Amino acid sequence: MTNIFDIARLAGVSKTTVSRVINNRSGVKEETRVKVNEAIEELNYIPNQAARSLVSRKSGVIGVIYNVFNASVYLNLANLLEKYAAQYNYNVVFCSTNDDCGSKLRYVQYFTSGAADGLILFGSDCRDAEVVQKIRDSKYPLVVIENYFNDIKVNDIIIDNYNGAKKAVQYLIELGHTKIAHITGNVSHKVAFERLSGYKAALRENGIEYRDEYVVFTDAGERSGSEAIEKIIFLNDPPTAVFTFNDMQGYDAIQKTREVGVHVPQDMSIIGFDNIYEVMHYIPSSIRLTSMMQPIDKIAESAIRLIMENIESREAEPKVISFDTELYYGESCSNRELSCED
Amino acid sequence: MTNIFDIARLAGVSKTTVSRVINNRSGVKEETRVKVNEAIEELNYIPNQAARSLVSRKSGVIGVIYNVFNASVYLNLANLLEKYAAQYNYNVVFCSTNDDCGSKLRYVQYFTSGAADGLILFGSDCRDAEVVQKIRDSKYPLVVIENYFNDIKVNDIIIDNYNGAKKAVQYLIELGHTKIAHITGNVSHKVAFERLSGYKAALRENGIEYRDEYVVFTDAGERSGSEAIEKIIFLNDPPTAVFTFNDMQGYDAIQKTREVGVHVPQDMSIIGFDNIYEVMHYIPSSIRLTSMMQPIDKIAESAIRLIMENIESREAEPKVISFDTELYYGESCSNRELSCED
DNA sequence: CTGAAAGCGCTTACAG
DNA sequence: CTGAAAGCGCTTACAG
Repeated sequence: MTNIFDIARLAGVSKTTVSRVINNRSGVKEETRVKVNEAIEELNYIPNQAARSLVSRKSGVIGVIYNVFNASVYLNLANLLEKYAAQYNYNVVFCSTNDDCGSKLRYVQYFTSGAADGLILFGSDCRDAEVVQKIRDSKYPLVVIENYFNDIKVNDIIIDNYNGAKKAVQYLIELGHTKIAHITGNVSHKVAFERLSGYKAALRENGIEYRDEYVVFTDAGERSGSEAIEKIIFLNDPPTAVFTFNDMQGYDAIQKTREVGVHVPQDMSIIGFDNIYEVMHYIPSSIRLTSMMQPIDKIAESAIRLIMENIESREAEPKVISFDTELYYGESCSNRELSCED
Repeated sequence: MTNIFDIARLAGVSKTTVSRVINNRSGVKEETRVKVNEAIEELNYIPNQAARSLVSRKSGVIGVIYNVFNASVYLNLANLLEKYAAQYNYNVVFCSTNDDCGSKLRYVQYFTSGAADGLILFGSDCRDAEVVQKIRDSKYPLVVIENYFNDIKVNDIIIDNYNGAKKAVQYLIELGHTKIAHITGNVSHKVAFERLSGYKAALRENGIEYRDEYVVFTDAGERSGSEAIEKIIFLNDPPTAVFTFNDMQGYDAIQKTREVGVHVPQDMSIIGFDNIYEVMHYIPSSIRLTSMMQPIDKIAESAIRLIMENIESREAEPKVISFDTELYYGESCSNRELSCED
């Protein structure tokens, strides 16, 4: 490997001067700069990253740890994080822990020990509390997106799942529905729990009774939407509307209704959460799901801004930034009066 | 930041001994080892990554550069790469260039200059030829998946797109179809070009005339499947079967046929490429697309194996590993005799 | 405008 | 079994 000394020798200057050129410092004679750059070009020299980080205590990298890469709206987030970080001349590297805690610890150590200047945790797990607490204690710059801990003070970007869910159900009620089901996510996670809570609150505030048989608990896994909706459709007194934990379940459910001859939205209104339609690369259904939309772009922008602030000053107080979701009007919900004739 | 010297002092030993303990070297008295570990625990010490890489010339990281993260079968690849690398005690970090060449160069420099011991390029672009050539010249360990260059000798993992496409069309022919259309990808990319070539070859070998109006050129972008199939459906003499560049187009096309009242597979058989069904987190269509399946698991396994070999010995000759695709029987193709009555 | 020297936090022969 | 010393490839005061 050619190093800074080789360049210095070839250009007939000192290492110091080469360093100055590399880092675009002012105060180098134009002539010298040219000579150095020629040498760099000729030897195909790239400064050693490890050495630079060691001395400058900066890596120019933001690390992002995903619990698992999955094909949802959050993939788009990755591209956006990259985009915003580039504006600060920062690289972003991602890794997936494949849902393995040991793997997560390995990556956290890797990043915090100098490979990155800051860390964004995405999709944290209740099992991560200890790790998060440790990073926090060390004052290492950290931003958590969709935090699952209430009790740890960290930079946190969240969306208002509770009110989002409430708005979704409220919308169904305004359409005249009173028999409204909910297909949950994994309620041991905060996100799913809050969406369930929002669902309950909307019913309560509108004087609608909560019915156990209208709430199907799932882990939000594959096919959970279709499996859950089957249980609901064949109830003696089936609901006329369903609020699903997320869009994947929503589309999955629509698919299943089609198979069993139930028409959306005429027979059954369905509303989802996340609004993944835009990020799909093909039409996921002929019916576009009505859904609560997350402001992914803003989330990415503020995650990067927060982490940069925290890199600038490690003493900055942790901030919690909450975003509202917005109702996206798709084609999967209809007015109950118009559609049902009982 | 606490460093190795702090630990040495607290444990009452030398830095050398601490280093030995950190790296699990033999020849340290058990008693000493315990003392050192206690000190490490107490001070919450994590060895500085940059310093370690600098001296050991190893980072323990494999870098993966994606052109862009998108929600296809290749996302799954990311998780699998992580899994296989973990078996070698290697971390994998991913980054996306958002289709920006400048960004790609930045990441290549970052990784090759010490941040990673090897690089996997995924979704390389014809514009990348120069970069790839440069990495290759420097003997830096490199594996390219789905290479777009014929003329550069690098470690390359490819799937046999030509024969895969041929098999797909052959299958349609065996079903009795003779009017077979093709919706292409971006044929300036090798992948799409080869699938088109395979399509042509299958027709030729079966004495079926190539018809210009049956081939719709697209860039494989969003909605390209539905847009293309519309052009085909309304031809005076429409085809009875379509081979699409990829599954997203295939599903997109199915969706469109439904909207215009054409039934798949009765009126129109559709076969795709990639078989993304398994990686979708919801049912993408009530009709499961027949498709050419890529052996993603094997691709990931051999990408990691190749890069590790190359890290061990930089002088290893570049290898090209080609995988065959396999026909997955879905529900979107039918026998022409049974379905059409003209 | 330029260079000699110190130091970042480790690991690795080498010596004992 | 343990430690002193050199060195990895840079950057950063400091001096001129």
